[in-house]
Amino acid sequence: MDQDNLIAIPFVFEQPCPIRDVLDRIGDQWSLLILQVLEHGTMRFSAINRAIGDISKQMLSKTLKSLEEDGFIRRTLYPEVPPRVEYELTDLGRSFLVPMKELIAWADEHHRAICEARASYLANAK
Amino acid sequence: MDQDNLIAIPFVFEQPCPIRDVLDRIGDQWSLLILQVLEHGTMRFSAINRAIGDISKQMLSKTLKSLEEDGFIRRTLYPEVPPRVEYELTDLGRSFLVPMKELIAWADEHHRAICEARASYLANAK
DNA sequence: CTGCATCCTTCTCGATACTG
DNA sequence: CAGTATCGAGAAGGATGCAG
Repeated sequence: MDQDNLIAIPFVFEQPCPIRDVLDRIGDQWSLLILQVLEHGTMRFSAINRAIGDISKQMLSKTLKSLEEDGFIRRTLYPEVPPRVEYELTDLGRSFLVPMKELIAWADEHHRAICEARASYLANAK
Repeated sequence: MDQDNLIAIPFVFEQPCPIRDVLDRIGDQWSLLILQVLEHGTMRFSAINRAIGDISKQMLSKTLKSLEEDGFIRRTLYPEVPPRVEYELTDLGRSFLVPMKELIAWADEHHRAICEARASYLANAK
């Protein structure tokens, strides 16, 4: 009996897939890092830049825009000279960090196991 | 207090940040999808292929290899003719899906809010 | 100070064809 | 059936320079 053909995946094919939509956002290089930095409170563009350290202005700008577009952060422009722009988490952004922190905790807890699995895989590959 | 860990970003040159390490794996196009598919039970290569539908053999092969390397899934080759290969979740893979499901639930719950934020952002941009 | 435009390099991923 | 090899298009991301 070939059960293989009968497999059905419940929701992964619906359009648009919510989890893919979210993963595409925070799965990139910088989004999660920025959200974590902003958890400390409102910060200016260059403060975020310094906090992360090795992000380029371009990527920071682009990522902040994405996060703002998705409602994770709020951007406030103070029309001074020179201009001042502040970023802060929205309620949506903060609520996102709740399940995200569980994933981070899992990663911390199991990182060693993953590394060991990699090492053992490499050893067996020889 | 783990708050210090969140802002300490200059670990880029140290051993891989656990959460980045995990996100790099499941943040790709297919890994999470495959893990979810395998949650239904042990499956053969072509069964996974059919279940996902629009994945190429190459990417499926590559992603399965990555997941196996990281210890999320187990690969069993039955030396028959024609060959049969079965994939299944390991305990590590199953335990990963626990926090992941919370994130998925969050995504389902807030997807509408994100879409609305995007729409409103677009409207304001005009 | 903030942030966009341009250029350029690297990586990703799909299509196709081939092996055991 | 279960992969691997090769190619090419396109996206991601860094560096630099300019604008408001």
